[in-house]
Amino acid sequence: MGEGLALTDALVQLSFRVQAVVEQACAEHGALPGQARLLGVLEGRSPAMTELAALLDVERASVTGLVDRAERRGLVRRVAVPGDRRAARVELTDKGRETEAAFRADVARRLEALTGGLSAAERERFARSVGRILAVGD
Amino acid sequence: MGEGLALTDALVQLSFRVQAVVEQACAEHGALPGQARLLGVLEGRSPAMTELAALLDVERASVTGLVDRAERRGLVRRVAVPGDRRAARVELTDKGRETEAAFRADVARRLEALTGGLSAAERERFARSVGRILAVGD
DNA sequence: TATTGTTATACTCTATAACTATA
DNA sequence: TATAGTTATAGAGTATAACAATA
Repeated sequence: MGEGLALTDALVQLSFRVQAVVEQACAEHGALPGQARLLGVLEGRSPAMTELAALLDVERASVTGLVDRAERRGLVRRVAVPGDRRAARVELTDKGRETEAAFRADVARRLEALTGGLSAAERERFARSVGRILAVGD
Repeated sequence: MGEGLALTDALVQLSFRVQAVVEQACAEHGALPGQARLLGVLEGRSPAMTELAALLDVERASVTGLVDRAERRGLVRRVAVPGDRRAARVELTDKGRETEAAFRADVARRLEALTGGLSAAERERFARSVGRILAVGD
């Protein structure tokens, strides 16, 4: 039980640390966490607003503002859907794609620095354990 | 390298998952993530506003509103500091302490469910690896 | 009628800059 | 002068409820 407590505390602290890394990377790229997350979700996708809300797990009304701000910065654009004049798909602009790639590389670089102290075998075991944890809710 | 990418992606996804768990626990207790974090930091401490800002890594001005909202909910209180009439310490009320304990227990319970698939040995190895990662910035 | 997306409104959280009171 | 805390202001992000246009 004492061991269980240590593990859950470790998970929460790790989560805060990773979140801090993401925020540092955001600051580096003049972005904001919410915008970065939007770009990440849009990588390789072009969802409608309602679908995007489901992907981000927020309300439709919240997505409107999120996309508004990203569009104002030239990172995404709304595209009409032929055959349904109510709907709008959202897609990355070239600038959005570049920003997302640079941001992703920066986060990876910072996280590598964080996990650099682990041996190759330990990294592999660790990644497998994380995979097993993430598989729980699926 | 391919392995490195997998590890950093795993870390980011794990972080989002843990964050989601914290938010679910918040919803359960009618709290908000910011308030929950404030209560957690105040557990066993009674810092002045400036010190609290450092603990939370936000600006002093942001702490004012954070504490205002928590005080309005009866979770914390400001206490005068004898000998310095400018300063104010912040401390948990009984309700704040109860809320914090219940919240912490709920997060632990939810995270246990998440890590339940790991064997005892794997849990131990995992916690040790996390400890090694967290030790990097210290 | 149902669905898509937006608008209106309100709240939390954050930052910067200017301010007050005290040291 | 310097420090502790607050206020003023602005912006991001979230939710709920009501709305318009389209299906």
